[in-house]
Amino acid sequence: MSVSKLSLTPEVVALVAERFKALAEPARLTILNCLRSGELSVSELVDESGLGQANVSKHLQVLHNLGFVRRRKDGLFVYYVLADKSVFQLCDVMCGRLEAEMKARRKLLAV
Amino acid sequence: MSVSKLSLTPEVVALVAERFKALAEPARLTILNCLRSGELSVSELVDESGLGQANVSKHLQVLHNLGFVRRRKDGLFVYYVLADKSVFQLCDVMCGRLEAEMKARRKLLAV
DNA sequence: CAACCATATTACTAGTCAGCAATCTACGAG
DNA sequence: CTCGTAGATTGCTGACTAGTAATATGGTTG
Repeated sequence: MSVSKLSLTPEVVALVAERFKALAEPARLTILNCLRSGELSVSELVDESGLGQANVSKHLQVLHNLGFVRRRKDGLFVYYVLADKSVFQLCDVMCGRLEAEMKARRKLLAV
Repeated sequence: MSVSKLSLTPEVVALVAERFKALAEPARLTILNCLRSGELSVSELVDESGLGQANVSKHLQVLHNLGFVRRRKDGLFVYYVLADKSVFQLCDVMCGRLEAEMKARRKLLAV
């Protein structure tokens, strides 16, 4: 729908690529998906994702630096939330591509 | 809008991540952007993008394997086109995130 | 046929990064 | 203050990959 007003200088391209890279990691996608239902602390994310603590913490820094999640500190705990729902727009489009691809592949095999 | 019907098994997550990874590269985003105006041969892409020939060829294989571009052979030349416009939906959403982020940063600096 | 051209592939190097273990920091409880 | 816990940070290693030069493939021309 809305075409961005940003001109695609190499710098902007690099920034966009950097953001796609954040989503190019199964571990980070898993974390974002865990957060889909709402706010979670780091240790809850460790439990739900099955990833190691240091690993989750590092991935969260990446997601936070790029604005995908927000942070809230409460005593010993740090809670993370999705910054907005555009992450799911992105994943939905990508999943749509995947489904179309698999459907096309099935059609080929059916011949 | 449309929520995918795919369940997010680790396998599906890996496939989605793999597709985001294809977009996580300035060179590939540049190539896709060159193709925005229409079909181009490899050597035209080399000229427009400023990348090396082997490099462009390799990136095109990646984009082709993941269904982002289609290929058409004509004599000595091979022409590539965007498979569909969902790439731009993805980039537009990402650029929207970027703009919002920069606007927020400007607001912070203005204080 | 041989020479030539566009594209693909291969082999290599340098840089990046996920995962993990160990450590550090900050906070709360007793 | 001391101990324990949650989370962040650091150092390391193994795996992956972008870029490039050299070469291979496949098609066209003379």
